[in-house]
Amino acid sequence: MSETVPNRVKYEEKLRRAGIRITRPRQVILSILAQTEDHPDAMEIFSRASEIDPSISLSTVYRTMKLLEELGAIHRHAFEGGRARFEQASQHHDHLIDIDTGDVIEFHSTKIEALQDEIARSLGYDIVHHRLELYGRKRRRR
Amino acid sequence: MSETVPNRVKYEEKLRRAGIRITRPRQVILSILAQTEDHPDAMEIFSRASEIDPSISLSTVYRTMKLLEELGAIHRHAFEGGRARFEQASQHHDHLIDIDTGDVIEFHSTKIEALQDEIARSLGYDIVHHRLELYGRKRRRR
DNA sequence: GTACTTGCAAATCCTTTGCACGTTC
DNA sequence: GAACGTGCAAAGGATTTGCAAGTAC
Repeated sequence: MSETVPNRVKYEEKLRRAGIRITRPRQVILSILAQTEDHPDAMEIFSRASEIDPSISLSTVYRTMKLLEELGAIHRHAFEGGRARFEQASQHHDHLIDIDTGDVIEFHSTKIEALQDEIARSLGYDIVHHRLELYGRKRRRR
Repeated sequence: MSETVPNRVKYEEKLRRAGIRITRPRQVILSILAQTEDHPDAMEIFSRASEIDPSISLSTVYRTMKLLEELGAIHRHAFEGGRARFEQASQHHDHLIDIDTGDVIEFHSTKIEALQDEIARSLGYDIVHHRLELYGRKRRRR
């Protein structure tokens, strides 16, 4: 809210440039995504949007997610267990999911990616994309 | 079919030991899994089973998959795009999926796993399991 | 014979879609 | 005001489940 250039505005410009209309529901959803630090699913985005404008429908949330995904503005993740979860597109990273709480921690390892490339190459493939998810439990200190 | 100890038999023993009945549908499904080299989904297993015994239902396939999964006899994978795919449990490995054909190539990297552990540890977590999938395209020789 | 299994149809869950009405540009 | 977007309800696809009938042990 105190950013110099709010993410929401960046999103809106991206949409405008793509010739897409900035409607009321989209503004609301965009502002939610812009403020979000976590990896909410469609239902969660819908709930948060409903608080701002109760007339917004779940369909619109899904449609907007799809739109933003196609524009490359967000990423869709299919972590284990049910619903897809979304996050703003940014630098590539992988995820560590807390199996007890569902919390998601982002990380990135250049070394692992180099090894992945090496493996794919040795199998005669080029990697188009990959998915690396660690499912873990917080270590209890003793 | 010419193995000394068919996998199907190993499965059946595992079931028997768990106090589970060896029924006709289960025999059929087990024999399919035992012979399979690929990573079929429930529908595919159902089709193959239907050729042997047309009375087998898709529900039974799903129920049997769940059963075998709980016994640790097979692994369920949720690769991108739709249905879950299954494979016999064996040594741990990861997967390279051909995005054009859906073919699955198995690989394993001790180095990558060591790095994963290191990352999780540094974040204060113990890895319970992980998922590493490379999605790639066959390199065209030129 | 009893408890476990099955097939079938119906139910779930998440996500997408058809359609008539609203709204941006 | 034309084209695009929306809400609603219904449709979809994958998987699960309730139930009465069937079967392994």
